[in-house]
Amino acid sequence: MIVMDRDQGRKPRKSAARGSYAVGDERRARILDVAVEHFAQWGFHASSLARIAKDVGITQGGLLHHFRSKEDLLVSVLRHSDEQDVARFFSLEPRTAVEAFESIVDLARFNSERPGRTRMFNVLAAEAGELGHPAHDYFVRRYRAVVGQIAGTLRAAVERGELGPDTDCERVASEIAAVMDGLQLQWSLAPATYDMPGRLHGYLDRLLRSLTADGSGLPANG
Amino acid sequence: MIVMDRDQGRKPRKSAARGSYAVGDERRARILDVAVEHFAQWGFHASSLARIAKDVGITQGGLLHHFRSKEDLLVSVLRHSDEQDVARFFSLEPRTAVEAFESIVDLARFNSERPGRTRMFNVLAAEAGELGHPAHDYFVRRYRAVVGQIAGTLRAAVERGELGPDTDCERVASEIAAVMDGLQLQWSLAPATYDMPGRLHGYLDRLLRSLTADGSGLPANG
DNA sequence: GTCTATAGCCGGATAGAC
DNA sequence: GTCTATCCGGCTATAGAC
Repeated sequence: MIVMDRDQGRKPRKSAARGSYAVGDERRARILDVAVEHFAQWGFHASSLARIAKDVGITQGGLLHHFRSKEDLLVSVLRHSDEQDVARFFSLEPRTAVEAFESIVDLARFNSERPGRTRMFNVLAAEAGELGHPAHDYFVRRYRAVVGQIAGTLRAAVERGELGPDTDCERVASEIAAVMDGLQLQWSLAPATYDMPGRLHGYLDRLLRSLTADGSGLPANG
Repeated sequence: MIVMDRDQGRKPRKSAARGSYAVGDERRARILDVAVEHFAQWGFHASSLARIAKDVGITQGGLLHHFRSKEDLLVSVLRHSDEQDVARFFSLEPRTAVEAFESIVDLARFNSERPGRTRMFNVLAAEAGELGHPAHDYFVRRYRAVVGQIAGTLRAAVERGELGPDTDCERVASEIAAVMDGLQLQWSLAPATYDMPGRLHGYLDRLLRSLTADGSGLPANG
């Protein structure tokens, strides 16, 4: 979802002769997709390599050819998810606070269209509170990165005079992340009846009004 | 945490002769306390009756004398937790919006003093998004009750003229619940460095200002 | 790259002794 | 009320055939 540890990427294939690697990568990508759904349903501890493999259409042994352990699969899934979102949402810097807030609503809307991945992050972030959880450090760093990135955007807006000079950017950024997570949690329990991006828009609109001198909010269709 | 299904309580003991039942209830209560910590660390699926029993100081067989199954233990833990909170926070109706918001901050402060229970609700609420999870219906109902209760309090404040007449009480109530959950999630990842009730106070203060005509907020020490 | 087979351990639940 | 013993199955990971 946010830029993190970009240098730890999987080592690149040495060659692409005869296209054989592309096939392997497709299988690998399919495993990651299936694993997302399982981690969403079961969390990490209660997910099972055998069940994941069965859903992919291979055996557990076959799966472990691609990922050397369950933990390796988890971190690969998390890194893969982040890479997708970086490409989708953080390739360019927002030029105004309104633009920044609109792209946050965009992200929430995108998240509502991939419930598996969204639920996976809900479950794993909660599980990972435990020290020693395989994704604990990952999520600690992730929230630092997310909050830091939003806070940086807010600070830039303060400097441009769009937001009040007394804005506590770190706190507001952390609050925005909290609202996103909390809305996603309620949405996960009843997705059909809960307009998650709409709720987030409402919150950000009110937030923006209270942070600007003239009380202007967020346009209706972010 | 909130009034729910009060009629489903465990059937009362038939007698209290010679005080033997009190001893049994103490053991039962101890199991519930330990189970909270385990569900917090592992969620439901990955918790183990044998490990819980070991922490209590009995065997798995002994535990299953008190709770006939793992699922029975889960629902007992959830009901027990709600009963505690009802007694603690919802025995009397708040008389003003400020009082209501202050009691929500109180609840957050109390939650920060019992990290196990708080984390348990984080993890289980996320897990329970899955249809068929043993606590799915429980959490769906729970959020309905929580949001409904807060919304009712807000509506009363609107009628007293404390909040603007255009306040969307349901949406605001749902947002408050979301902020509480989201803040708890971040706090769980780094409890020592995160002033969770303080953050919530800051949010509710700004929220109150934007909902009142005169822009008055929340006193400093809710 | 995927399979089968297997090791070694842990899971929930039941039965029955004390 | 707690124990031991046991059933049956699932778990991760490894080894080696193809």
